[in-house]
Amino acid sequence: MPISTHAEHDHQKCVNHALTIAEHLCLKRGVQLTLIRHQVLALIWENHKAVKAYELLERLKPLKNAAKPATVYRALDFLIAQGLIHRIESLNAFIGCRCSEHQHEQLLLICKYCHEVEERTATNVMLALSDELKQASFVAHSKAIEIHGICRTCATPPKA
Amino acid sequence: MPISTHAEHDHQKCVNHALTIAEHLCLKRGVQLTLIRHQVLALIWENHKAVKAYELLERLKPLKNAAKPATVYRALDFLIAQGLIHRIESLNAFIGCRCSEHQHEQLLLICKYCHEVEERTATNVMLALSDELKQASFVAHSKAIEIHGICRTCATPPKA
DNA sequence: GCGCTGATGTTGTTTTATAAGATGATGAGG
DNA sequence: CCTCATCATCTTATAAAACAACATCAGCGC
Ligand SMILES: [Zn+2]
Ligand SMILES: [Zn+2]
Ligand SMILES: [Zn+2]
Ligand SMILES: [Zn+2]
Repeated sequence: MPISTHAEHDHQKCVNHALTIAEHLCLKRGVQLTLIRHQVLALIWENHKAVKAYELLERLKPLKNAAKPATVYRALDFLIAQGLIHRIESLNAFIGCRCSEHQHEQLLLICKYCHEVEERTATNVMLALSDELKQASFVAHSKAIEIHGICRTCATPPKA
Repeated sequence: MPISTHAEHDHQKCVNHALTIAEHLCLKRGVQLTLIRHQVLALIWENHKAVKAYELLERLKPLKNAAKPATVYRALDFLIAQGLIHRIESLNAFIGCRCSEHQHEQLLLICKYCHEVEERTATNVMLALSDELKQASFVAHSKAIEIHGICRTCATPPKA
């Protein structure tokens, strides 16, 4: 079972971008990105892997001594409501959203080896889906499209 | 909030069909559709609504005095492995599969009012998805496509 | 009978998530 | 300054969902 991480990249940029967008968005919307919420968001963005609520709780405790399940779940609820993170239904886990600045529907590709999650807009899939829903006369309110498998990086044998 | 049921139909036919297919399939595969497993499958097929594990447990108890969580979860594991039911990740619930006789990928339309679940093959969506996965160099092992919203029946005001 | 296998029984625990009521901070209106 | 409303948080329990581990049993081939 290969263990791998996605191609090296300047992850600090990912983090800074995500947090900056979040701050701007919350300011614009007049909602409070409080310290706790900011901390939880930052923890989620520590990497590109799906993270569980109780895992976040453990990581939050050093920063926030009194942290309890409700602390984390409330922050998660807020972040989801603001579209800053996505919940991965099939894992009971969470992942930072890479495109929270514009409303979108997404497809999540979840690697069973490295647990990294790739978010894709997949316009063609969404178009086909809209069509299908129309045929079914079904009015969609939310869509969970979660694909489990092996990502590019984990499929590629390490360079010889 | 409208409460509605899907168009009346001879549901006994649905049940008989599902159970007959299940029996044949298990026979063919040399696996045992034991009493408990049969009972759980029948309970799932009582209607077309998503059903939760502990709800099944309650319904199983009158038939099977000693039923415990493990009893139900083991039966569910078996039924899923045989493709006789689907797990709905976003609800922690289960639904009978309408087309277990042939391998398939499906889309689940879940009505937030009546909780009925419609399973669709949606070839076009799956084609677009395959294409997208190819582009992403992602090898899929399993796909969960779950759409929540309002079904045809619940959207249609009762006949005047 | 014996031993293998798959299924079930039994007990307890872990993981995930929420309920409900108290407390605290902030800001608007009087 | 005081009061009230609002939103966020704290705190304590509990609910809901799932699984682990080990004992037992039933069927079957030999
Ligand atoms: Zn990054
Ligand atoms: Zn997103
Ligand atoms: Zn199916
Ligand atoms: Zn409906």
